Parts: sequence; C-alpha cells; structure tokens
Amino acid sequence: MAEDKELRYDPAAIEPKWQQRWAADPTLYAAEPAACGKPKYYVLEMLPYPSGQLHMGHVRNYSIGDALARHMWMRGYNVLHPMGWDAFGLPAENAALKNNTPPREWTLNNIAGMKRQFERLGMGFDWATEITTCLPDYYRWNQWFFLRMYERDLVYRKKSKVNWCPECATVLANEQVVDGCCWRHEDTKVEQRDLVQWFFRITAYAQELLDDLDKLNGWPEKVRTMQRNWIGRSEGTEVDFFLEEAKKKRSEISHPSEQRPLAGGPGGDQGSEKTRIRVFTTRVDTIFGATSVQLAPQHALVAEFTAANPELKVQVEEMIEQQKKAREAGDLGAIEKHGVPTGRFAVNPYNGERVPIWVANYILADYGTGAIMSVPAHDERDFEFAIKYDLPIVQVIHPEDKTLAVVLPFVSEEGVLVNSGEFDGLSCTQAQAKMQELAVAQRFGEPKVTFRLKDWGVSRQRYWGTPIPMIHCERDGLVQVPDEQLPVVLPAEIEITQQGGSPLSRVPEFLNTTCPRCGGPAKRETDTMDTFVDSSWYFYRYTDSKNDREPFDPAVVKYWFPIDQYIGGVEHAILHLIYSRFWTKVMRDLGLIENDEPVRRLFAQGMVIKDGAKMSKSKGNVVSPDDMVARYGADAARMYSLFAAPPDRDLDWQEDGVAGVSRFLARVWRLTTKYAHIVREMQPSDFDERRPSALLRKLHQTIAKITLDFEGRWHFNTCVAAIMELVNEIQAADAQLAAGEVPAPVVRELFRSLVLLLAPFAPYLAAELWEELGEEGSVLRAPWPKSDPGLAREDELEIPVQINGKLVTVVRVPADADTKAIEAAALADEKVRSRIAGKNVVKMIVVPGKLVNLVVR
RNA sequence: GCGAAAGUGGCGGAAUUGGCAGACGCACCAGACUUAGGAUCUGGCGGAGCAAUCCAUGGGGGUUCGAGUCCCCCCUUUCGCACCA
Repeated sequence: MAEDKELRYDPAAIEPKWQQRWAADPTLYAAEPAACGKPKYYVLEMLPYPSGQLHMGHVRNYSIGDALARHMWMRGYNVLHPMGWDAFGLPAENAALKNNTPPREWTLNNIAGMKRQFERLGMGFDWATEITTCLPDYYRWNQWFFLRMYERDLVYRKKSKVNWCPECATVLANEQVVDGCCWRHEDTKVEQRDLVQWFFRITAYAQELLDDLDKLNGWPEKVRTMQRNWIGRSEGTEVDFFLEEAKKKRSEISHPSEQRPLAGGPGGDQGSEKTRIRVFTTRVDTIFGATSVQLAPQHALVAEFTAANPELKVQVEEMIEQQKKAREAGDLGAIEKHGVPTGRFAVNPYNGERVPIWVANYILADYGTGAIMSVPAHDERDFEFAIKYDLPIVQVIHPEDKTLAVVLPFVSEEGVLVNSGEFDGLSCTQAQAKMQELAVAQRFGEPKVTFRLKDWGVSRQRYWGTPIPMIHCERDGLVQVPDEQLPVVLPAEIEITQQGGSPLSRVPEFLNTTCPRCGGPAKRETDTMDTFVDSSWYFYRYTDSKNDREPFDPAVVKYWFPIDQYIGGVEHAILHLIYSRFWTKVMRDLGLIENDEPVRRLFAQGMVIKDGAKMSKSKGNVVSPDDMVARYGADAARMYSLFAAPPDRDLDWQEDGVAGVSRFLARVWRLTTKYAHIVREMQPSDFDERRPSALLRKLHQTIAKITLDFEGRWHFNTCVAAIMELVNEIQAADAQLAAGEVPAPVVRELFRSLVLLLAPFAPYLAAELWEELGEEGSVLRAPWPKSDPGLAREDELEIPVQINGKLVTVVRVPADADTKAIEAAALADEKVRSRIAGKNVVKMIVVPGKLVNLVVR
C-alpha cells in the first residue's frame, strides 16, 4: 500500500509543494514595467465580493482568466493579471449584526480566507497590485473623483422618489431593482420613498455611451444590445397643447418675446407653465389624429385640476397608488388601462382642434414630459384606451397603396398622411420634419431626444461604504472637503443597528466638524456611496495601486489600457459595465487618461448549474471548491470547469466528471513519469533529430488546434478533449515506448510539448512534470510550442464515398491526391463498383481532401 | 407581447467554411490483471435488425449532388426588455 502510493498521482502532495515554491517567487506572476520591451497584455477577471467563500462560479471565472494569462505569459507577453476585493457593501453590516463582529474585521478576515483559497487553486495573480476597496488608500480616490465630478457639475443633489429596500434599509439604484424586488433580496418588495439624494450625471454622457457601443466589437452583441435598450434613446418632438382657457392668449404665447422654459430633466418644468401642456411624441406626423391628451396622475397640472374637484382627486390618488404598487411589483405593463376625464380641454396647435384632457394610469410621470397626445388610430395603447372609453378614432396615416384595406391601429411608419390639412400626401418621415419646422417657427414645440437612462443615484444610508466628502455648513451651505483633508475616514468603532437612516449620523465624532470655508461648526454628509462606484474604476488602480499622490500615474495607465480581455458574468452587463464606461469617459474629460473605453474585449461566461438550477444556498445545491480541491486536487477542479462546457455556456456540475478529469491527470502523470528518464538522459546532440511519426503528427495537430482556440474561439472544452486524445495515443504506444522503439528526440518532444499544452489548464501538474523532465525554471517562461505544419500533415486521407448522398464506403488516398486520383480510387472500390453496376453515373462530385459523391440513376 | 440564444445518445457535450453525426468525458456492459480496488489496462456502447441494410440532430416543409449547419412555418426551454409615448 505504501509502495503503491509512490506510484500514484497525488495532488495532495504535489500542490502544496508548488504553493510554497510559488509563494517564494514574487516575480513569477508579476507584471513588468513598460521598459521591458515585451508587448503588454492586460487580462482581468471581475473582482469578487469577499463573502467568505469562493463558489464554483468564481472557480470557473478565474480558471478561464488564469488559463489565458498563463498562455500569454508563454507567448512572451508582459501580462498584467491582478486581483482585488470589492469589499464594501451590505453583507458586512448584516454579519456585524448577526455575529457582533465589526464590518472591517469581518471583511478582512474573509479576504484572508479567500486569498488562501485562491492560493490553493493555484491562480496566478500578481498580488503586489492587490486592491481592497474598503481601505482608505483606495476609497480616498473615490472621494477625490467625487469632488472632481462635483466641480464639473457631474454630481448634484435632488429630492427624488427613490427605490427603498426595507431589508437593506437603504436606497437602491433603478438598476438594482429586479422585478420590483431588491437585487440582493429576491423576495423583498422595493418601496417608493421621497429623499434628497446625491446623483451622478451619467445622462450627460448618454449619447456617447450609446454611440461608442458601436466601437466595442470585442463585446458580445447581447451585452451591447442590453446597454442600448437600457440607454433607450428615442427621437421625437415635444409639442405644446394649449389649455382651452388660455386659448384667447394664443397670439401672445407665440409672440417672440415669450420665454418658454427649456424642458428640464424627466418630469420637466411643465408645472411652471399653466397655459399649455407639453407632450412628447415620436410620431408627430400622427398629430392630426390626436383625440385626447393624457396626463400622468402625478403631472403638475393634475394637482391643479383636482384642487376644485375632490371626486377627481380621489380617483387620481387611486391611480397613483395603483402605479406605485405595480411599479413595486415590477409589472407596470400588466395593469389594466384606466383613465378619467378632467372635464378640461386642450387645443391641438396644428389644427386648432379641441380635445379632452384625461388622466390615465398608463402614463409615466418620469418619462418624457409625463403627458402624451393620444392617437388611437396609430398606437396600440391609445387604441385600447379609446375603445374602452369610446373616444373618437381618426385615421391620419394610410399605406401608400390606397387600395389596401387598413386595420386599425395602423402603427407602421410606412405610409402617407391623410386628413392632415396642408401635410396630406407627405410620407411619415417628411411630415415629421415639416411639422417640427412649423413647431419651432411658431414656438409651440421642438425636436427632442429622450433617454430612458436616468442619472445614477449614489447615496446610500449605510455605514459600510465610501463617505461622501461634503460638509453642510449653516453659513456656507454645501462645502467640499478640501483635497488635503482626504480621505474622510470611516469611523472604526460604530454600533450597527437596524434603525433606518444613515448610521454615520449617529456618530457625533464623525458628524460634527468645522466648515473648511468659515471655520464655524458644520456637519458632515452622512450618506455613503453606492459600491458600484468602487468597481467603476478599480482596474485603473491596479496599474499603480500604491500611488498615494494621485489615483494612478497617467503614463502607467496609458501603457496598460485598454484592458485587453475582461471576463465575468453576464449579470453585470448593464450595471457595472455601463458605470465603468461612464467613469472612463469622465476621467478622460478630466485629462487623466486618453482611452475612451476601458475594455477592448469582453467575455461573458455562463453560470454554474447543478441539478438543473443555478448553484445557490437556498437551493441547497452548492458544491464547495475546497471540497473539490481536497478530493481531486485543484488541477482537476479547474480543468473540469473548463472541460464540461464551452466557457460562454452554462456549465452542468457533475462530480463524476471531476473524477474523470482527475483520472486523466493521473494517466498523464503516470505516462510522463514513466518515460521522463529517457528525456533526462538524452545527450544535447540528439535534440534536433526530428522525424515524422504518427505520434508527432498527432502532437502537432493538437498544438495547432489549441493555439488557434486561444486566439479566438476559446472552446477550452475541446482543447482539453484534444489533449486527452493525444494522451490516448501515447497510451496506445505504451508498448513501443517501453520497448525503446520510439526515438528519444520524439519522446522528448512529445512529453515536453504535452506538459506545455497542459500548463494553462493544470498548472500544478505541469510544474511538477516540467521538473520531472529535467527542465529548470518555470514552465510559465517556457515558450509555447509551435505547430510544424510539415509534421502535422497527414500523408494519407480517408475519403468518404457517397452514392446519391448516402455514405457507402471510405477510400484511402495520398493526402495530395488530386480530383482525378480520388475519382479513380472511388470508382475502383469494390462496394462502389457493385452499387453502380448497370446504372448511369450522372454526375460525380469530388471535393479534394473531403469526399466523393456519385449521382447515380 | 418584443428581442436574443438554444434544442444532438442514459448524461455533459463534439462536428471552426454546407461534406463520414455522436470527438472527448461520464454512466453502463464485458474481459484481463489481481492477498477485491472508488486502482489500472483492453474492448463494447444512438435505435431497429442474425445480417445486408434501414432509421436517427425538437416537429413539418424547402433549397442542394449533399443539411445538425442555409431558408420558411410551428413547438419547447433559457435569458433580456416590457405601457418608455
């Protein structure tokens, strides 16, 4: 038994041995300075939240990135492969409540444990560049950026309806609300509350964020589409409908001296204007078909109408409540359309027609102007509404072909105007342009681009986040914390309670300060920043993580950016990746960097599934990486996570599969250790002797396949399969190898290359066997093998022969056989001859190197 | 409802450009070796059939000498969006 053990692949012995050696060599995974002269390659995986445990999704994510990093090292690149911790956030506070451990301690303990897990997994990270976002040397730069953005009017405060998660007792960004529930608490309904909040003006970059998506051709189309939808650009027209009471003043209104306020953000300024209702429409060409104006129940004018009409008021309030509930439930689209007439009328500026003003529950206050013109003939929703309330339906667009019968609502823009006065006969697009011109000329409207994207609310009423570096002074109002007073440090000692409001407001030593401007008593801002701030720029900090004078040295960033390859879960397609893009553009405009986009290529990996569901504690189907490492070794766990599915697809975790990979690694270990002595004992003079052989052919085919995959397709599952095939062939040649019938140079090339091919996927075994083969130095610095096409080429090919498209037989021909020779070989075949005997060969298709097909009648 | 991706053996999956469907692995079956072992090696393994053969990539049609792959219709699953005017 003890004897046996020596002959067995034993990851439990190999892996700790290499962990020690690697820990002793800080240069192994270290990025080099620009002066090294090598081409740079920045490979990045999304940094984890230090929850305490790595999960299989992490193992998969980092196995993909680490394989790529190792491959690039072997290709001679200067690789930056950093790691850090997204260390602020709510779970630390929850844990503090539960275990009475301070968030900082809990977080740092988790980090230490997870770092150990990374080490056990053999991940090749450059720990010298490690960042931890909850430490002041990182978050001070969040504060620094906040101030720079404040100075450029990219930060502002406003009272707004916010999404409030009662579980988190804090505000959530729109992006953090999933189906009406908190993104962290799937079962907790989000409530709407009114609070004064800090916002980043991401909408200032909406157009550029949209436009630049076209440049990101290294990103999955799916992610780009999701971002496009999220930004939701929509081109249209704002038009004023005049309140009937104001009609007599119309000439006055269109007078040049009249100043109309510019429409502000969503929800706009319509309240200040009591003579008109501004609507937003993408189909101004249909305006002659408008038969009512619909207001959102929260619209400023509605309050005015209801002031004198208690009955209306009750109904409007019901609608607001209903919308609120629907919004909280996330099924805004599901509520039945419902409305009430206000008894007031508005006048269509294009045709002077008088239309009723309604309040309707399907009009959103926070999109466009919160008011629409209703054109039932050409809009599904308006149509449904008009049918329900028996409002008139006026068709104003007709297909160009006048003979076509029209089914209303006719929503196509392919048509011409009818019943539209002077605009009759124009196409929809022509009419839109003309009508916009008229609106501008007569000052009752203008072209308008509306975005669905909202400004980024960053205030959080939590303790464990970056303090917002602002001071409230009674005399001077809002005052920035001066740069030299940064960082505003989170107080270490704090009692975490479940009370609402900002925990920092209950820490007098933090709260009370002096005004930097007047020196008088003042109070600090007690909100902290959304943790998405931390992850919006962390990858810049990696390049210069110890810099205490600036967030990073622009010259160093210029060398490393953009990131060549970013790898992470598709669940961050919108939130993290849009904020990161925004932050990059802001930093560019601050003159800190030159790149417009942070990430050149993005890879969205699939989820890890077990028993048909995503691994999660609540489903009870979690597999612990530590268990896998203990049972099968890190190499097997990592390699299985690459082998079981292509990286972009979901992966079905089957433990038997890990065992299979482990058996494969054992086989590699046995074969290599068995014949390593041949390699070790070779004389240098023998090294160059190379001759074609079946084994070398398979080897060079394998090298070619894997090299190609690393360059683009990333089907690492088939890469592993290819290595398995190669090893199967070596195993089949076991007898010849044992008998010394395989020339030593072939043995050497075979096993050296095998180990090199394995190195990105199974780093421990590769290191061990590299040493076993008598090599010195790290396998990571050994050049990636090059496929020799001469050796890879088959000299004979099997060509399938079909008759009428059905496979009949296979003929062997020389690899360079031309059409004629293949034809002859096919016709000479027994089976073929008996099948075509007495029949007429109508046609013969020969694809050299591929197949023959005889068409026979 | 709109959009995208996917559907292939008992299972995970392969087939990169329209050219031998099922590589590789798991599970299973048989054999070898053996002081039984969850080790290793050899062979088998889509379905039907003794066989020659036939059938088979969600279903139905089509294009083609040839279709898992391209086109049309339908079904299912997953994901994203969903009163955005």
